[in-house]
Amino acid sequence: MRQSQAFIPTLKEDPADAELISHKLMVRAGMLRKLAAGIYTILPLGWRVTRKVAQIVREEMDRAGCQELLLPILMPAELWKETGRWEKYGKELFRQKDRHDREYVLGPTHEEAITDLVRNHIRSYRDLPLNLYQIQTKFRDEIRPRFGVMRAREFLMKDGYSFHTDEAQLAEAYDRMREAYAAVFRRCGLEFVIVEADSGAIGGDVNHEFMVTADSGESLIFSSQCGYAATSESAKFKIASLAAEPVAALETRSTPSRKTVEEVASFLSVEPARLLKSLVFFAGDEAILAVIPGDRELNEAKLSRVLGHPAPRLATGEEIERLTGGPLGFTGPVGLTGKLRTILDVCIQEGRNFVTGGNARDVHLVNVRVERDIPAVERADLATAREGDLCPRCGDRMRLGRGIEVGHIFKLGLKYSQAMGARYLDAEGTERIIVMGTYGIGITRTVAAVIEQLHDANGIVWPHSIAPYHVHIVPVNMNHDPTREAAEALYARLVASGVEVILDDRDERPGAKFKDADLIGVPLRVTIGEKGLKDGYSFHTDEAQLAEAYDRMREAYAAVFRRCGLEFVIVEADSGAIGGDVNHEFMVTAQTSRQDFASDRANSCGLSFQRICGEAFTPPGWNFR
RNA sequence: CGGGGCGUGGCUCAGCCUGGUAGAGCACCUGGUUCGGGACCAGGGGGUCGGAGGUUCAAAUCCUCUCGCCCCGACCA
Repeated sequence: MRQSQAFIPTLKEDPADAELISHKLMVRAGMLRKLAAGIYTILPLGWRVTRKVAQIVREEMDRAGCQELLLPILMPAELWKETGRWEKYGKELFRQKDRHDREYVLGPTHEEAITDLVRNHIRSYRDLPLNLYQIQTKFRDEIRPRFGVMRAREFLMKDGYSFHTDEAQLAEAYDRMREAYAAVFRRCGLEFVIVEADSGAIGGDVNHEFMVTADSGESLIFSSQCGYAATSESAKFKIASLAAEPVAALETRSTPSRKTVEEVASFLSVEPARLLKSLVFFAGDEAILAVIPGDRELNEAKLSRVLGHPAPRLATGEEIERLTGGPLGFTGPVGLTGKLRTILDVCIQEGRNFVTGGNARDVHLVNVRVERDIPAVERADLATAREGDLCPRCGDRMRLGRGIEVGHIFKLGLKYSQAMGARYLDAEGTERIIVMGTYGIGITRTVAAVIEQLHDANGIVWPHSIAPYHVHIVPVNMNHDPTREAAEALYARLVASGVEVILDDRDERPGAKFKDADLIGVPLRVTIGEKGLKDGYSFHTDEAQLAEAYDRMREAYAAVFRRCGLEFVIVEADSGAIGGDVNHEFMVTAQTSRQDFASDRANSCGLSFQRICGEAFTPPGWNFR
């Protein structure tokens, strides 16, 4: 590509409406423009990257035995009414009517469409398993679209659905998908964790999210050394068990107008953890008393799961008074267990003396013993984990971090197949319901996540795998004939070799070109200028000359990576698509599993590389992977 | 939906409080000089200030409504 003819509108300044680094850089690098809130045009440069991510997804899916298809974006409402999601999905669902006033939805996800297809064509266990996927634009009318393409209303997504005879078959596909997903994100150069997640309204129990670690992420993630990782909505935790305390008699205390945990704790001179926080919820018509330690937050996602209700709501002051006999702020489980379904958080220990509300105005109880005063109470995990809590598996301290959700895999079970009547006949001739799984990757979001992780002060730093171009030729001055000729010759050579190359043939000042190149972030930059040419490096007409230059470049490159503080080895490599015989790769020795990425990273030391190139012109035939 | 903020040329923003009929930088066009980190000189084109209504002799500026956008919250596959 010749930059003089390319549509890459770069911007010198940050767009006013962007907050996230990835959003700013995508707009500034000429990849993205906004059309309306949460609706974006992906420009040529952005589309090249997006397509590469999609292609990686495609390759990994196909390798895992999946088949790509194209589903309609528009779906009749009837299908959604069958599964109940027409009502349940809420306002996020884009609804639409045609000229005959028939109702349609713009697909936010495609379980209905695919299940309809499968129920019409799959009859036998011999047809299973089946794993289909689509890469398409999806629509979700987000209440608050934000962060550019990170949380858009219209976005590109890969959605996959698998169909099985039984749970065992599903489990096999699920594990394979998990591996395939890990491969996709690894190839994109991302650092990520796989976390246990809340299944939300989709239902089903087993599910995992793929989280790209980034401070700008919207999700909170707990993780521990043993590999346990979970979102804040589902993270389990242990706390150190405390020594039993001597039994003391239950007493009432007057706590005038002390309602909050802080007020009561300081009034009675005890730690907030000494208190039990009692919250009254309604799940439909059923009232529930949820009791958690005073120093913790209730996790509504956990409560929702325990109750099997999508959205429990907090009771009002009047309701609390009617149910407990005491005003808001003085509620406690003692004496209520028979009257009100009471659930005690699992981390509340027996053998300790707690403070609770007394279910009467200005009264709290002290020396409350779980085993004596709240006997035989229902127990469940209700409290939200926090930093420093102990891992439920290995008992080590958990770390708290942030992540961007780029993928989510679910074992769906029978939810959709049952509702829509997707059945098959087993070997005995018995009709059974198809077992399903679903697997999604936010393609456009993944692009943003990569930028979020891989950028520097001057712009994007693409990993080789999804870079819009692999080589950026920057002639310093197009009006200097030798420079122009050298650049053109190298360009022609690389194009002929099938290298994805962009040539900055614009009649711009060098500074402007460098800034744009920094922004766009092509992994390899070849700067061609008068200085370099004068130093005697040029195109090599014979092997001897080339060999000499090659060795010098090898040294120069080694110097670059040394100066970057990287440990690396130089290995003989396959010449691949570029052709030629002799070539070497510089591999950074990485201790993690991110080997592929590490080499890309080394690959991407564009700034230092460029300085070297100012003094030594890159010989053609040279190959960097 | 609640709270806050913003809409002025392609971009970033000033002007608004204290009404007097629109400005800067960048970008763009022409000519020239320049050319290894967002050049310089000269000349030039482009906006009626998101929209509607109102107050006023006069509105970008004040008032009302409305639309759009951003942030925080609530919500959420």
